[in-house]
Amino acid sequence: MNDTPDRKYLVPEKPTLDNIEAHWIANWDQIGINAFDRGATRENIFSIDTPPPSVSGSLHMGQVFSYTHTDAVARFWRMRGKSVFYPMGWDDNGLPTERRVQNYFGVSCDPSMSFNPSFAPPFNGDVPKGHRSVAISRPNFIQLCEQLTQQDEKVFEYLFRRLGLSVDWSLLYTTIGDRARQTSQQAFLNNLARGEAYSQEAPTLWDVDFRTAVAQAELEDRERPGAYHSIAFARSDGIGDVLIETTRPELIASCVALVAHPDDARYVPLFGRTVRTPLFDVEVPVHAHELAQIDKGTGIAMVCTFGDLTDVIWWRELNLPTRVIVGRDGRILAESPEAITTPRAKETFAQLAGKTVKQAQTTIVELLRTSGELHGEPRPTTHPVKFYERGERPLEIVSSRQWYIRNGGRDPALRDSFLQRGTELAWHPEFMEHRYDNWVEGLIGDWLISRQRFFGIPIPLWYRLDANNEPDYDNPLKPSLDQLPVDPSSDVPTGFDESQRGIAGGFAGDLDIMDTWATSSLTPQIAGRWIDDHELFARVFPMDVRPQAHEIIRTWLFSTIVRSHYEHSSAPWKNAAISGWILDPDRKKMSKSKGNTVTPFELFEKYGSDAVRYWATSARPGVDTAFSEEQMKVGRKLATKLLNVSKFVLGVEVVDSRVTPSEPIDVAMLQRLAQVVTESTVAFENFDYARVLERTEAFFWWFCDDYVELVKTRAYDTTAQSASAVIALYRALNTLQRLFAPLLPFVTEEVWSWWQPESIHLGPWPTSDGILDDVVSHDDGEQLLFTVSEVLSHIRRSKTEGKTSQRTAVEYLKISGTANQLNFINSCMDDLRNAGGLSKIELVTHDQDAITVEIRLAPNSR
RNA sequence: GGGCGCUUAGCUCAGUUGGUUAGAGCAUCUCUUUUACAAGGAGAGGGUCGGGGGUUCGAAUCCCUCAGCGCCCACCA
Repeated sequence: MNDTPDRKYLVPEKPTLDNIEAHWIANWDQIGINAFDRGATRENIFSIDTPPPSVSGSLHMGQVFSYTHTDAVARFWRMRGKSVFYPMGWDDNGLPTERRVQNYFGVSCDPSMSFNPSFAPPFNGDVPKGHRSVAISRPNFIQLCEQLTQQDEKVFEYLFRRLGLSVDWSLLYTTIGDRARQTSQQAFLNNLARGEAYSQEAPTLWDVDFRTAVAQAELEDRERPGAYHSIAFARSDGIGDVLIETTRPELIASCVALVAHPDDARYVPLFGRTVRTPLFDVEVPVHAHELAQIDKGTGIAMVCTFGDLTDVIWWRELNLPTRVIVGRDGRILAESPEAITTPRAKETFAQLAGKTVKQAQTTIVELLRTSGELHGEPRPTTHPVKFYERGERPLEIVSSRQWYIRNGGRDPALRDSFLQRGTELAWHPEFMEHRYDNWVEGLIGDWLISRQRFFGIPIPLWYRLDANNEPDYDNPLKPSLDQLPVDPSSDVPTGFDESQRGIAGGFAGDLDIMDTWATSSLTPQIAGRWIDDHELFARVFPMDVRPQAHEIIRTWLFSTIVRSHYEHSSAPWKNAAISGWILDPDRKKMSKSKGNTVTPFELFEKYGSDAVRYWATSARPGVDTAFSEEQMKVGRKLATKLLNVSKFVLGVEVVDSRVTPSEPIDVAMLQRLAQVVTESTVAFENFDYARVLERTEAFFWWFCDDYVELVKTRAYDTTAQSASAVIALYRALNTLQRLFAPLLPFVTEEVWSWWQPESIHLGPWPTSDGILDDVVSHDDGEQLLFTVSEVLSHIRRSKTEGKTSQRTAVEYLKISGTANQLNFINSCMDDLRNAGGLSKIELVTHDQDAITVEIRLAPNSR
């Protein structure tokens, strides 16, 4: 191996970490070290399904953290000689972008309007207060979304480069761009053709503020105050009342039944009979159902359409009628359900009409109190309520027509096949697989993919309108694949023209868009150019790894498996590398809302990118980790040390570069290093960048503190023993720089450039053979190093305890140890003598395990 | 209620199949300008490895059990 290339080294007088990032980023771009070589064969490609960050906010520490992990692994494989497929994507599709665009330009989207090619936004980021937003067509709105996200994307790209991500930027994609739209629509049409996608009119979780349907995966529970209300339903047979408890008395008008458990003796006599709803005088049946809980409330529950998901189950399984009273804006409808017939009831309903759910509750409680049907006062409680994760008011359940993709939530056999796909992945760390299984096993319905929003990928369908202007949902009009991407709100289906839009006998475009996950679930296909570059796709898919955070296993990871299963009958990747979260130093999940959070850019400036990467890669894979500037300081110290020790080694003159390391301590050091290389290689292959750092770093500090100190004097000499040390030093330096390269790409490239012609990042990755192939190894190298370090440590301790400089000479040293130990000492006696400043030395054999040392320091020269 | 993870020094964490006296960094204290590095270096103090029980020649490590913390899911009358 070429440890010591024959050239003048360019070691700076005063090595520094300042501004090395800008210099090397420019250099790497110029020589193209990150470029994916698509000519490589599949076995020589390492492909990464990079998470596309949402660009609507700013880069946060969690992203710095997890993207660094992936980059370290990517750099490792690149050094191993693989062609690394490392794309970046911008997730600019979806609600966060919509909200920014509305506020930034002062516009709102009306998908029923048609495209205006000469539209210009009324404002550019300076929307005055009180401005009424201008309604524009969906294509115009999307143009503005693209315009704004492009600005944000520039900032993100700069920060990712500054962090040192070795992304091939020519592979960039966006989740709203043409390729993503085409991919997403084509995959949807394939799902539709194979029966994996279907539309259905059904109860749907609905956000009343965003006015869109929401999927199970986007729900979260929040503890909210509420109150139990005891309400009397009159028995139709006149024998008294039935008391129910509810937290939602405002829904009495939508009550369609009462249910109790079949074994509940209190209510058995009521099953099959009816009761009358208070205030609204509607006769509703009493049913038995297993899901009713005997010990909850009074044991008998009011079924409304719809108060919660259990209501939906009862409604479906008991074939109950539908009485909708809550509108899609979260207010009580103007029209009462048909079942409400008496004048008193109609008048009561009129008092609720138009009110929000909350206002309606206040009113109805007052009415019940007056009528005497409220028993006692409401008893306050707190209970979990379902929210859309981005929403601010509880979800309602409305009946609406939506598109679904089958995900096994209603089909045990299909569910099993998704569980099986999960087992085909290697999970890092392994226990993360439980989260996946847990989620798939808990699915209660198919995946709802349609959203009543604007900035997203349209459902690529139109519907014929019959003579009554009613859409024919069962026979949608589909675009051909070469028409994709389409926007049904402005494009026209084949065989029709624009004048027929919305009129009887004509057509209507589906105005819904797909859920953001419906597109993100296709990132391997989008990045790998499934639709337009089959040769490339075959080379990168299934991808080697999906790196991602654990909270989106249920969304992104699962949905990607679903799409891949349908489209390719395989898992989408071989490995799933799950990263942890960043926690505040107080160990709470780090929140963006905290005012004085440091930005990544400030940290890059303050400590250097390598130091920030050091912090990120010192966390074990998958473990939630506290944000720590202290760790970054340590990382900077390490980088500085690497500069200095490189300067030292490269300052030693190489007399003959063909020499083989032969001195026992030099060989033992190289053997220890070879062990580190072996362990690091295995660790990287298992995505355990943290172990690589730990092992390499531990060796590195020992190397600097003990080995270099021991051999320093000998290395300056010109004897045969000297040559052994010099070669060992160079070989170790060469190896250490490469071991650190995936973790600390900037400083390693800097020190490598002082003496090597090519970029360190093009490899090769070190091997244990490369270190030892010309060396005669010894089995007891570790014991030798251990023994020598111990003696050295004794000498140092004595000097410290004697409160004197480490340079102080030792007049007399007596070492007692086993014959073996004394042999080790003897084999590097000169190094020890030089490092310790020793003169008279006596070696005494004893048969205890521990070495003992007696020292007499020279009188202090001062 | 189900599942998963965690609990080791003041703090943040390693400790890979059970094996010398349980480690590192930070923090604290002491010494030290040394010619790669003072934005250095050398050392010291500090832990009954969450509690209890078991297996074993031997347990931070394996088993049982209890407790605390965190997360995911479920429950929502």
